[in-house]
Amino acid sequence: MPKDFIREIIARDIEKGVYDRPITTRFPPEPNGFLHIGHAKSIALNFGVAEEFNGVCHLRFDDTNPTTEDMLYVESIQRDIRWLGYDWGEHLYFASDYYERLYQFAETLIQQGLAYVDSASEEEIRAMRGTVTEPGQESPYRNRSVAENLDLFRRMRAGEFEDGTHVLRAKIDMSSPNMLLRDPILYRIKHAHHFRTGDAWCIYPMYDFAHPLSDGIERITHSICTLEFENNRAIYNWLVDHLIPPPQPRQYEFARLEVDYTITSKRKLLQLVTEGHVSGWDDPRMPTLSALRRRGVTPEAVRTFVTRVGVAKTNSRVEIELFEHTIRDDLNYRSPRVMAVLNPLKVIITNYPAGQVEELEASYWPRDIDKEGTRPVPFSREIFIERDDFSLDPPKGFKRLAPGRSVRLRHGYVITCDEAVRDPDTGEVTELRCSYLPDSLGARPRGVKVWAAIHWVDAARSLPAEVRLYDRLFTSPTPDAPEEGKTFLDYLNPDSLKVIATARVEPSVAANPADMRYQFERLGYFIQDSEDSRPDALVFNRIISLRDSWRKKKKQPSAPKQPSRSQPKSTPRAEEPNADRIASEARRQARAANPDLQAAYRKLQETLGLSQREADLITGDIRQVRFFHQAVEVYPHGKSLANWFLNQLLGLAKGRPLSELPITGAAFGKLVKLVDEGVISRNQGKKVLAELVQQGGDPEAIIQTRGMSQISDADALTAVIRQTIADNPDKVAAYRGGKTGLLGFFMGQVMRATGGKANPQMVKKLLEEALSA
RNA sequence: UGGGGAAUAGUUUAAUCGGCAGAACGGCUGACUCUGGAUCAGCUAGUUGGGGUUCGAAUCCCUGUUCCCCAGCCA
Repeated sequence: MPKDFIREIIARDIEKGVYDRPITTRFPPEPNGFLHIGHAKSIALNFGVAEEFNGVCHLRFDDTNPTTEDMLYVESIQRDIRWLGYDWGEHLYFASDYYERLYQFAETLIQQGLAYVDSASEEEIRAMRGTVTEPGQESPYRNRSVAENLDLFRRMRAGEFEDGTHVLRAKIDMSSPNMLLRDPILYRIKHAHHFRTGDAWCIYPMYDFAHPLSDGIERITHSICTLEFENNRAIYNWLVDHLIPPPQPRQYEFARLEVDYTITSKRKLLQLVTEGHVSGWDDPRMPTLSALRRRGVTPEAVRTFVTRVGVAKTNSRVEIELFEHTIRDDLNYRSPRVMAVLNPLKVIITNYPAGQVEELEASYWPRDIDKEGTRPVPFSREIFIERDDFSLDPPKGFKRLAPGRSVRLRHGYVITCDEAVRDPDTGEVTELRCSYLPDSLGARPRGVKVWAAIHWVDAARSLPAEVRLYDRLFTSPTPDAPEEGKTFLDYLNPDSLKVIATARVEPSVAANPADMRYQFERLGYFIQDSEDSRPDALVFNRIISLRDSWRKKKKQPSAPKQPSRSQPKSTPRAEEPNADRIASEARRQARAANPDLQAAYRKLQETLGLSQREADLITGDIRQVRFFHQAVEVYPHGKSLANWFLNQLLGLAKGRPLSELPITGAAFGKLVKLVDEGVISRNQGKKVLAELVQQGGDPEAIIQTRGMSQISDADALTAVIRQTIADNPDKVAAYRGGKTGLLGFFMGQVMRATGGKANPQMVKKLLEEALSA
């Protein structure tokens, strides 16, 4: 199981027994568009996590906006999820099913004085919301009585008001630095027809209201969404903590999947369709799941891809090569090989009897794939080969057919090119005259250099087919970040679709099911187009080409791809002190306002020998100073105390003020003293400190109950070191071979063996001696 | 500019207590080959900058920088 931060959180919650129910997740699409590859990641995460932890995953349609949603999308979304291989069982839900309960929640909020009806206009509300730097102002309607709010809200529901005349808002904080907490709108009036509830409602809940409460209704445990909802978590918790009994669902955010050379914006996808840049939502060049399905990509490949990408919180953009590799890897094992020629060049086998036809038995699978099965391939005097596989004047490195050269016809004979017939006017090669070696079938001919094996089809017996070659839809890896003055449409790849009308396919495919995926040898993976292919007019989609190191080599002179998207490594220094010096500035002001602090600031420097910086960091807060002074009384070594204080204690405190922690200044001073005296090692000291921060107490007592001490006896340490060296001969060899980074490994081993009691300075010295011996 | 997030090879991502920076994709060699595919072997390349603590820092402390999200009655 791939471990990511979400799964770690869930595992920890299970261990701690946080939830009284199985792990419950949900995939919550809004039914207003088609699912794309980015959704696949979310689906795989939510359904995958539920499966792994023996939980359940709900499918919930977040249909709270009647003007954009449609049943058509509900159906396509379900089809796509099923195609991916996931099943929500009986857990199919709609936010619209909860409208009545959500409404009751809203009334509860009103009754608790936590929500009010605002009758300001949209523009007024916007203006009063403030900006990111300025606080908002409270609406004049904010302090309406509960009774008035209830009455108004009920009349909103009853349809007494026009759109936009009233909204229901949560009463939170108009000056919150989080814009979303400035009295978020909970309900708006929309006299619109909903595709499921019809005209039953004319007020509709907002996402920020409906989502957390729907999660609560369904008893979701982990509500996983994408990064842009991080700010919404505050409202989520506010609502759930007020209205849902514990243990409440909690929201976690991960980075959405972005892929090079594609877009996933619903609006832009729609634009591609409506403006006819593609043939539809399922045009095989689209990133939608329906397009991927039509193109022939398997659901397994999609799942493998999205899992390999991983789950993290970094905004990222995956190279499309990883997806392509995953598709090939998946298809390689599952696709039988057949032959097809895209751009035919006729070859006459001059020494093969006219009218004779031979059925060659050809394996569907290459040697390295452990599968069996063959099909007959007809061979006669006239065949087609790929035009690219012949060169009149072969360039260096060309390994295929050329005048005078011999190649093997895959699964067939070795042929030699005797003559290239050319059009007298254009000079174009129109036909090849070759001779075959009758005893070369399944055998290596002697005395003939065979340059390669090439694919071919019988001229008369092969089937005509149309083949569609797809390439990336865009020429830029980031079409959604266009240069100044351009749009994503400017990056449309004019060659993203190439239709080859002249292709020929070996006849065996006619007998196979139409949805079978093949590898056309040396060309790529193909499948019949589910919309346009017919038995008498075959149409194949290229799912993905094969890797082609020959083509890559030909393009060699072009610079190796290196368009680094990361920022330049070294950025010009901005030495101006105008930068955010907030924290240090705040400390300075605190000292200016409080003479005690100012005195301490000087004293720490003058009598205890701290640097200005250290003194500054400690003296921003009077309680902190008191704590430090208590420590100094026990152990007047200021420098040591400051190091421990700043580098260890503040880390452990994780931003909490010291006065809220059970640790006392005296205990802290005592601990530092014990470490400095060598009674315990630094690492042990850190463990003790952690415990003090957690539970308080006396350092000496902790040391005693933990049985801590420090081993500084050279003989004892040498014995441990000798054992460690004996146990790790390979590491020792590597160390002596120059991998000196392994010293840390040995240190770790010795520390572990001694339960952390070894004196590290001594161990280091002894280890170095022992290892260099 | 307030708040909320994130920075590890070209890309995506690992790293138990502070103890070997590991993998995949890509790129480059080579081996093998009746697919210029696959496979195999090898190489390449990294902790956002600067300071500090420590025997030892991706990890702890300080201080910079860059990027993303938020001012819809969308989700």
